[in-house]
Amino acid sequence: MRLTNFPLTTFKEVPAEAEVVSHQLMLRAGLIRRLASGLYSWLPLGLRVLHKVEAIIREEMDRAGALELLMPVVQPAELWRESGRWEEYGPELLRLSDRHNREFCLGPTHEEVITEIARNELKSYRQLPVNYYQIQTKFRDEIRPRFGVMRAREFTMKDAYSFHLDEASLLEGYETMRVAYDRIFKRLQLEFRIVQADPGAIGGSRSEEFHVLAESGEDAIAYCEADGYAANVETVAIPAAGGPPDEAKADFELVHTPDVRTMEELSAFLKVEPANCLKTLVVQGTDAPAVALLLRGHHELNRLKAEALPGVAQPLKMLGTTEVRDATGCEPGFLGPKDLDIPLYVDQAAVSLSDFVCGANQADHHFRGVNWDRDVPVPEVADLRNAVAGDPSPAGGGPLVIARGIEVGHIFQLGSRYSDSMKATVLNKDGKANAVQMGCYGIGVTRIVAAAIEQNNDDHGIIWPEAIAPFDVVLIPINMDKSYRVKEAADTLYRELHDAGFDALLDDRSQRPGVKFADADLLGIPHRLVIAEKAWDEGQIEYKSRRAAEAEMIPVASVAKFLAETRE
RNA sequence: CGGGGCGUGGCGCAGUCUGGUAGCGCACUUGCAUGGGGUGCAAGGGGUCGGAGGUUCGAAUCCUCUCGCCCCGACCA
Repeated sequence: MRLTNFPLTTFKEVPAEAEVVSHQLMLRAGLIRRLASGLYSWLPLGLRVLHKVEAIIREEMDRAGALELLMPVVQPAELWRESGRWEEYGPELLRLSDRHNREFCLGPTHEEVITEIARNELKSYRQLPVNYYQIQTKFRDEIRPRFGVMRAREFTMKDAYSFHLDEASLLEGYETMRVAYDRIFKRLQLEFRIVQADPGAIGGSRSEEFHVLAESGEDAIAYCEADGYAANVETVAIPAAGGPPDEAKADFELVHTPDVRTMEELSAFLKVEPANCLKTLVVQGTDAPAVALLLRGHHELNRLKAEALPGVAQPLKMLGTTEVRDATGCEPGFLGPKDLDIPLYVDQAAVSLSDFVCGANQADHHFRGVNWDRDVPVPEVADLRNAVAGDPSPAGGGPLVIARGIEVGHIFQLGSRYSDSMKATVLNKDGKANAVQMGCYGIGVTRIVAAAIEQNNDDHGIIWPEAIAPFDVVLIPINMDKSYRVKEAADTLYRELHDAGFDALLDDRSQRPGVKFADADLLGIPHRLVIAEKAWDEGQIEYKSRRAAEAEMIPVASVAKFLAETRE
């Protein structure tokens, strides 16, 4: 590509709407443009990257034996009613009607459609197992789209669905996909981790997420180097630890704590660590109007664990001020377990506290020097909290480390969730109808582009992994307008590299070198060649890797060979 | 949805409080010079100030309504 044929518009300034670095750089480098909230156009430069990501995914899916197909974005409500998700899915499902008033939705995912295909096409166990995939547009009406294409409403996803006669075959198919995903993310040259995930409302027995590690990631993941354990923080079952509480030393006393409501204020007012305080969260109950959950002050409630408790309403709902007052007769901010007349659960880590602080169930008062049994009976104990750094690994190998990740892939064993409700069966050897077992496997294609930038950038711009860079190499002629030799050299080299199979970008604009260097850096092209008259006459050319600090001189004659070797 | 903020040329912003008929930087066009890290000078083009209604002799500015966008939001008791 010659830059004179390419309307490149780069920005020096950071657009005000972009918060994370990948979004800023994608706008500045001219990869994407926003059309409306959560809707983005991919400009030619961005699309080149997207296509390279898609090509790698396609190659690996094909290699794993999956079959590509393409399903519609617009899907009939009827199918969604059959699976039960027309009601279940909620407002993220964008619903619409056609001119005949028939109801449709924009597909946020394609389980319904693929199951419809499967039940019509697959009749015999002899046709199984099979894995269908597509790379296609999804629409999810997110409450709050953000971070550019990272959480957009319309995005590209690779989704795959496998069909099996029995669970053993499903396990095999799942494993095949797991291996394929591992290959895909390695080829994309991203630093990633495979973590155990919550199978969630979709159901199924096993589920893993693929996370690209990045500070700006929306998910927290916990892992242990020693034993290889890795999981989304929300799913970590924390092993009971801590043992019995220390012997009580302090006297139980009521302290006046005027207007001290939050853990932060309490900790500062009484000069105690939040870890030695007990906080009381009140959630909606099923049998009783309210249920209290007790945690140490520095721990966070885990939503999934709380929802799993008997008597706690699903989905989890924290009660508001008035509701808390009605249920407990006490002002929020001063709640504690002593004489609290609603069902109580205490986190296992809070049981080993001694001489702790908690609310006194009367306005403007807390208790100090509280001890279990002596002052307050121990309520029902449960694992209620999110894992924090230093917690023991459930696999037993040592402490957990917490990192942030961007979820770019997710694989599920669905089982018969959809084949049951939508009656997708095949005949088995005995001629009997058998509900098929399903697996489903997703990759956020557009999100990968943003994740790759989050992980690879510097003050000058993007630093593409070579596998997905829009161009392999950029050629910058110096003083081309003045020197016919430079112009000729640049043209020759450009054609040579192109013929040798490189995606080369020739910056033949009448710009000063500084502008070209700045743009080359911003666009993040992995390799840069600078053609200058003097060096060229001596058979030399300047090469610089986007990742290197310094340039080096190499012989012109061996440029293609040099690049091929550098590229691996 | 609740809370906060912002809509002025393609991008970044000033002007709004205190009403007087729109400005700066980048980008773009032309010319001259310059020519190895966002070059200088000069001359240009481009904006119904998100939209509608109102107040006023006069509205980007004041009032009402509306649309769009961005940020925060279980709780941290």
